[in-house]
This record gives sequence, C-alpha cells and structure tokens, in this order.
Amino acid sequence: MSRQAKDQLFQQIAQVAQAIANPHRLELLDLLVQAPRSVEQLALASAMSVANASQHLQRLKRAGLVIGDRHGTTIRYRLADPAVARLWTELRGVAVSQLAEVERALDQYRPQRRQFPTITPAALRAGIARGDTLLLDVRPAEEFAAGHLSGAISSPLEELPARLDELPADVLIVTYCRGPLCVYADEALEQIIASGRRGARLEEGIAEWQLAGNPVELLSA
Amino acid sequence: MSRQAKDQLFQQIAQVAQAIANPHRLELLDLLVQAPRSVEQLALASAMSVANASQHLQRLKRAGLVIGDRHGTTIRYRLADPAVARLWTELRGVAVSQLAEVERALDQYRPQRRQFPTITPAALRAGIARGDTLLLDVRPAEEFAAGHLSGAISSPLEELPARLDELPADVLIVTYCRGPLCVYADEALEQIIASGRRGARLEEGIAEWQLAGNPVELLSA
DNA sequence: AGGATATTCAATAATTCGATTGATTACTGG
DNA sequence: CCAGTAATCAATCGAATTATTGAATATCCT
Repeated sequence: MSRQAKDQLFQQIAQVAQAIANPHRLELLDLLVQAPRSVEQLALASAMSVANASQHLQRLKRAGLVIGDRHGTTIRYRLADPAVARLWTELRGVAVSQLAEVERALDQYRPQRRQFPTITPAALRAGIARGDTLLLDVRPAEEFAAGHLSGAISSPLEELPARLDELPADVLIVTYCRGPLCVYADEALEQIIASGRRGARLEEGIAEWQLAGNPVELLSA
Repeated sequence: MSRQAKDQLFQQIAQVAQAIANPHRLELLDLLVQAPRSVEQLALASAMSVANASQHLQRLKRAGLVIGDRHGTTIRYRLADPAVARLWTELRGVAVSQLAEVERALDQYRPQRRQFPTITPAALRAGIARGDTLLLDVRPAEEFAAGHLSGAISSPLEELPARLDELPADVLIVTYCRGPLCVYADEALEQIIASGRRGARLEEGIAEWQLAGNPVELLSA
C-alpha cells in the first residue's frame, strides 16, 4: 500500500510542527503577530543573541511560517499568512486549557491577572457604543500602527504616566495589549486604578480579536 | 524583569507543540479525531509496534492532548478536548497551504485527487435540501457511529462493491471520509463513477465540518 | 570603490528524542 | 487464585536539536 506516501505526508506536516516546537520560536511568532520586525529588534525583544534569533527565524522561514523582506540593509520578518497567527493562538489555547502547569506559569508571569476586572469583547463593544468606555492600546507605537482594535487609542505603557491626567475620570478605561501572555495591560491598569479611575482589562489581543471576526484598523488614529 | 517567568511560560507551551511535532503522533491524533480507539487498534492502523504506539500516546497524554479511559482490560484513548482537533486541523492547513512539498506529498498519496469533482459544504447542503444529492460516509462503521455529518449514510469502503447496485442512479452521490488526508472517499468515488453514476467528493471530514459550524450526529442513522 | 552595519553561515559540544527489545504491571474470566 | 491478554516500563544506541563562537556576505552611504 502507500504507507510510504502516507509517512512522507505526515513527516512533512510534522516539520511545520517542529518549527513551532521551541520556546524561542514561539516567542518570535508571538512578537511577529503584533508587527513585522527586523532580526535585531526580534533578538532584543526576546533576549536572544542576533545569530541565534537569525537561525530560529530561518527555521520558521523554511517551514513557511514567516517571510523576510529586505528593506535596505535590514530584513523585515513578518508572518507568512494570518493562518499562522491562528495556529499559534490555537496552540496557546490548548496549552493553557489542558495543562495546569501553564496556568501556574501564567500566574507567575502575570501576578496581577486575577486582581483586576476583565471585560468581554461583547461588553466592550456595548460600552464603546454607549460612549462610556475608552479603549487604550498600551503596546509600543509601532505595533499600534501595524494594526489595532477598531476604536482604540494608542498610549504606550512608557508614556502612560505622563498622559494619565488627560484621561477622563467618568468613563470605564479598558486596556489591552498583545494578548493573554502579555503584562502591559496589567501594568497600565494598575496605574489607572491607582489614579482613582475605573478600569478593566481585555484579555484578547489583536489576533484573538480578529479570529473572533471583529474589525481591525491599520495606521494611527 | 520576569524574563525567567516568561521563558518558563513559553517553555510549557512549547511542550505541547513538541507533543505534536512527530509524524507518528500526528497520525495517532488524526485517527483519534475520528473515533476513540485502543492502543492495539491505533498501533495497527498506524503501522507501529504496540510498545511504540503506547509511548507516543503517553507523550500525548502528558501534554494534555489525549485521555485514556480503562474499559476492562483495554484502554481507550480519545482526544482530551475538541480544541485538539482544531489545533491539528489548523496545523495541517498551514502545512498544506504554505509548503509546496506537502502539496506534492499529498498528490503522491491521493493520486486521483484532481481527477474527480469536489463539492463545497454549501453546495452539498443545498443539494440535500433539494433531495437530489446523497451523502455517503465511507469510513469504517465504528467511526461513523462515533460521529458523522448530519444526513450521511454509512457505507464503509469494503462494503461498497456489494451495495453499489442499491444506490440510486439519478442523484449526485457525494462521498466523504476522514478529511483531506484520507483516500477512502477517492476510492469510493472511483467505483461510483465507474458504475455510471454522478459523483463528487467532499474534502471536509468531521473535524473540518464541525469547525465550520455545521451539525454533526452521533450513533447510527 | 570602501568602510560600516545587518544578517547569515559553519563548526562544535551538550542535550534530547525515538525505535527496539525484553521484562513487568493491571485487569478479566474461569 | 491462576492463566492470558492489554498496556506500560526500563534500558540501550543512533540520530536530531540547540546555543555559542567566530568568520563570511550583502547592502548602504559617502
């Protein structure tokens, strides 16, 4: 029979799985979901040496998960397809829901995640429609520019202290960032609540938001 | 910073990815998507030794992807969660769409896949509603019993030659099986078309069908 | 053209993975 | 309680993966 052909088929698919079966490469993908970046930026953000990051990126490229475009002297890596973001989101979802150890690791990484109120996408949309809710994107400005939730205002975490006074006091301020594995929104929320305002966190990042069929905007608002 | 906690988090998630980063384990998952099975059945269906299949199953179990229930002397493995089927489907989709090598391997394994007409879920539903389309599930009877497309009739590939005469000649006969990596529906279609009937293949299996929000039935019809 | 910068390549050593074999454990049925 | 079957465990060896280091390319800018 064609056991040979079958083995080869599964072998090929497994190579894609092997490409994502490494913590560093997952972190690279997690960054690239937010915005394209150069090798150096990626290495810095993920605390890897440039050579190491480069090799991992090439592994991802060979598996068809990312694409590198040359822009002058730098190479800008980006996801090869939105399906890659879905794959990463699905993998993370399975890991978080099926393994208690991941929950524990997440508690370690986001110690405040159970202290602050969260809000669902549906409740958020309703609040924005009513006009009594403000949606803050606290990621770095480049990531906001590369795509953000429709209706969000950019306020990178570093600039938030300076802008805190400008925020209205009579609305619910919802923060979001890269997604459930990101601490930015928690840290922003801490400042917002400390300032006496009402706040909540949206767990979803841009990938999860889009996956659920919600609108996304490009460029700055 | 909490680079340590972050590393641990990605490390944990990568372990789930490592669990699916092996061709044999992918084949086991592909089988389990269709129906629960014993270790021996899985070993037989995937051409592995029992000891080897057992070890791979335990790896999947440790990653929270499958669950083994004891039924007397045998242990019946099943998917831990429908999200696992989604993860496998998403991985396969990325592999097929991003890597030309996978396309070629698929052509090797399903040489007839471009020769026969295919049908979309939407067209299939319309045809069934009109009453001029018959949907045949050509998988083994146990898999049909564990869950099948709503409205399908079971006719395992082995029994099809004997039943071919009973099939009506004036309707479109649509075959489906485990999904895009399965040859059963192709082989059934070959017989059906050779008998002078009109036929088409549905590429979707039960997992893809369900993922698209379509109804599924349990037990036999 | 030539220096500077970003990225990749090549080689190495430590670790992990995977198939096989034979022994062991868990349960059923008599 | 004992024989028989299903599944797992343990130990082994060969193969694959990974981080690190230093060298090699490719492109830009003057």
